[in-house]
Amino acid sequence: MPELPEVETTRRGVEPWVVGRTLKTTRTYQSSLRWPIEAPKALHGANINGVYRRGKYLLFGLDLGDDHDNGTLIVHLGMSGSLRVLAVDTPRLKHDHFELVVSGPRKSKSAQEDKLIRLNDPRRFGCVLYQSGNDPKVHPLLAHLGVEPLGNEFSGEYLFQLSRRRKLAVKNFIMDSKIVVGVGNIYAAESLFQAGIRPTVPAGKVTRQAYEDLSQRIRGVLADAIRQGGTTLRDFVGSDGKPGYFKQSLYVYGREGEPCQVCATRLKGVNIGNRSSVYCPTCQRHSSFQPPI
DNA sequence: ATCGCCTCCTGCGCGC
DNA sequence: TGCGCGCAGGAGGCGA
Repeated sequence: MPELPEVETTRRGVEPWVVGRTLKTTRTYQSSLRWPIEAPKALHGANINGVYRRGKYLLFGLDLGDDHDNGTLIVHLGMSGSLRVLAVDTPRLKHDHFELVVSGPRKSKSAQEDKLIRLNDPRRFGCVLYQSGNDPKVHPLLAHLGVEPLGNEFSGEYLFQLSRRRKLAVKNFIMDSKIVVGVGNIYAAESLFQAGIRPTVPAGKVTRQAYEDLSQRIRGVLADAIRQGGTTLRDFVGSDGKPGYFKQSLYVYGREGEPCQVCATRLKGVNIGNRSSVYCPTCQRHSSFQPPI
């Protein structure tokens, strides 16, 4: 999937095509994603007031009119999902499971200017759910999420405090969405490399100063990836159908056995909590502050 | 409370 | 060329 940069890339791509427009209808072709798709008919005709992101969830804010509750369509791209903006007559492809039909620009009367926001998800680990009311954060999937890594609450001190006495590997710790959202396998590996922290070190052993650096590296790597339209390994495309270009910036992810770009040591692969991980045994020696780059 | 493991699903690349 | 196997960007849920 789509980690945070890919979801944000998608959000930015979709936003100009839907905000202020009418959600004419929704169409479900294959309801059985991670959970059955929720897209009640009552949403048809709603005004889309914004497209937001919380962690890796995309949130379509809907105004249903005076007599109704507002609501939010919650979309997660799972591991292989993408959302694309398409012309209304675009033929469906395999694994196209769901779409929004949104009206064209306000001044236009032409149905041809309507657009589809279409979800394609080969592995069907994604979801489309609905939360009524003005505050989507009450949804059980959103209610207990940790802080946004690009927001003000995220810091080295925050990571340091929450990690005391915790024994799980620091890589798993920063991938825990109850701690901080949006850091998946790729960006966890990259930020730990940049901070010179070995991914297997228990979270509780990492020093305050190392967390300070790590928090900055996480911000940096996510922001850079957003700038490059995300990382495309196989499936991911932005809402315009184009891949992301961050893959070329990766130091360790997917490079097991290759020489480290900093010190030429052979990069080592390990399994941490059922996820593959790659690190440099030389550059990532410590749980204290000693960044290689 | 915390942690590690399993699971959902399809597709692809690899080795034989 | 074809097959079977292992692995893949997430993350909820469960049992220990």
